[in-house]
Amino acid sequence: MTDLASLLNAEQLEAATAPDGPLLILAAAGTGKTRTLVYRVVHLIERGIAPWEILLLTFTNRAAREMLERAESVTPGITSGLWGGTFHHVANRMLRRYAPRLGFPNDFRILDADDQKSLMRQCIKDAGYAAKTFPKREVVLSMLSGAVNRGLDLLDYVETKNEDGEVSSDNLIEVINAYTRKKDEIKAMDFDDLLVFALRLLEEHDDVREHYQNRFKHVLVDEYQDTNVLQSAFVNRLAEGHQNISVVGDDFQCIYTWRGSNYRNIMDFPTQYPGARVIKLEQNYRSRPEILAVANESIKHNPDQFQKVLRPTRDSVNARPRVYDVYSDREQSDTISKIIRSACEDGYNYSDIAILYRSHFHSIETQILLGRTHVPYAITSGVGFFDQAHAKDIISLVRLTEFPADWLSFERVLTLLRGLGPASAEKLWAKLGGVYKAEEADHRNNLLAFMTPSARAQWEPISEAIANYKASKLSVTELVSAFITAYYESYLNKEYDNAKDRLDDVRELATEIERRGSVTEFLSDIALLTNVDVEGEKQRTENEPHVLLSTIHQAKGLEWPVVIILWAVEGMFPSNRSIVEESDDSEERRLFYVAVTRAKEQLHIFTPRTRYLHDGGMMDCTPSRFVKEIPETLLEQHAPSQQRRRYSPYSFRQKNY
DNA sequence: GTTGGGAGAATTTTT
DNA sequence: TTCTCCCAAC
Repeated sequence: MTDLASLLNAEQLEAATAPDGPLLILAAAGTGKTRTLVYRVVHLIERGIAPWEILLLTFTNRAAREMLERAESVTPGITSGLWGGTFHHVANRMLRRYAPRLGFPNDFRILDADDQKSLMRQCIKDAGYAAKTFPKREVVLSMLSGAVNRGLDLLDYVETKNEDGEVSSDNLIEVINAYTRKKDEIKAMDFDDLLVFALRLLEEHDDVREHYQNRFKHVLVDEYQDTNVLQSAFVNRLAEGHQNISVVGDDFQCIYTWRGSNYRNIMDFPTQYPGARVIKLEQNYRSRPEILAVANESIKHNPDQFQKVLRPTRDSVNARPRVYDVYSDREQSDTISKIIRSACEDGYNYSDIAILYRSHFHSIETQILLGRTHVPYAITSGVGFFDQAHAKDIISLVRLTEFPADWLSFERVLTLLRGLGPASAEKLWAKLGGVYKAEEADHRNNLLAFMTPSARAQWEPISEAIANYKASKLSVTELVSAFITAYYESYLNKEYDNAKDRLDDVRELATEIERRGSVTEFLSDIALLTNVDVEGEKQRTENEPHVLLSTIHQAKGLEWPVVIILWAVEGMFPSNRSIVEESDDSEERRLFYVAVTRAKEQLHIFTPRTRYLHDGGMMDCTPSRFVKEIPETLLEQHAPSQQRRRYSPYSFRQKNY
């Protein structure tokens, strides 16, 4: 039996060992939220609940993995059989089993953002609108997603979003409906559908609902402030019988309202579950008092929230956060370099340092700098590994051999061939009757027979490799190799100047697929694997200390001794879009709060005065309101370097290897 | 039907 | 600088 009293403070202990029934843990940043939740899981299991009777819902896969690992380190084997993951993962898992109830096959396809966009492009085109005058695909998709995730009527929502639009809302709805139909035709679900259909499964199929209600005796939810209506309905359904639902969150850290998150979920929890136990964690173990002072001061400017104050437990060492008033991004880079060097001299290693920013593109200069100065770094990049064109090509190839009805993969692979475009792919697919069974010689031969001679010549060796793969004469790696030799290498060479890198990636990907064991399972769920997960895997294997570059969103839940925040200037943080589109800046401020509270020992904030634009132009910047609204006495100001050097905008635009 | 050139636009955050 | 779309030439 684990001695929790020696591991947790009074508040945490109360939360971890709270009896059955609804429980709300309001945990401010750095108060040991994860720790508490992990020990609650441990406690439940030691109390006699079986691991498979627990459902642990998190916001990212990384968070789930981290928690399970920490529980495992307390008692090895303790979490085996426990369901832990994101809402999307859990929904997917249920749907893989019960999809036929809703008219989907078990191996339904999950559409990623690219798939959604290409489907939407077709819908706009089919409806006869010119892509130029019609709203962009992303915009249309975000209207649909926004309505779905907020539980709002589509027409109402589209109308509010389309007030000054040149295209009528009816036309938008028409296209959106076409998109939904198309999705249904190919038996695919997008990300939102996973939530929608999992909820429908529970609501409309009593036996399924009862099955999961009986199975999961305890439901725990992390980051509850970032759940949306679908997600809260989902957990409420699961817990409606026993009401053993524990949620953890902090309304200050709600940073996903743009995706439908609604922190009312956490605020209204006590009303929804009368008699719910509410426990506040306010003792901050993470940050120096000077850092917390800035965080507290900042969040005060958001009046409409549960007021909580972070109480420091750590000693003050006069570690006021530093603000650097630098002239340019070049000087920002130079200073970062110095900060990193001096941190290392102070005994920190690279892994103790994180560089955070509002948007991915803010990090470009810093990446170049770190590369030039040979500082090892990892980046949670904008484009995930699996989102790159070449990765998708290979995934589609393998998918084509496994999923006979997967039109999207069929099209993608076939249109790689020279002289074969979308129109031909569609024709071939129709001639095949909308199915391509790779294991059947008839299907393979028919496809070849229907092709033009030039396409046939290119496809023949690939078709043969597929045949051998299906006859188990080739492994996945060998299939991909054959594809590369027969066609793909020359294709890459022709299309891209970094063909070699891409080829390496593709080979690595093939090995990865093979390593996973079940090819079909991996392919089905690949859309749910994010770049962060891939990065996590890499770090695990490579394990070299490195500086982390990350957006603030992706840094949520993590902490570092040294945190550097880039581009704290108006228009970048808060972002331009939020200034123009949103009536208030409270979400951006919460984001700033999240960034600040990641820091344990040192916090460095940059407010460059100028920014060079991609076309060589220059823009003046003013410090972010989030910095200016903090009393100066809480910060340590660093003036720009004395001798203002003159930089040509072009001198550092050149590629730095 | 396909491809490639040329013009034009564009830069939030993610499952 | 890079992606996307449109149109004209194969």
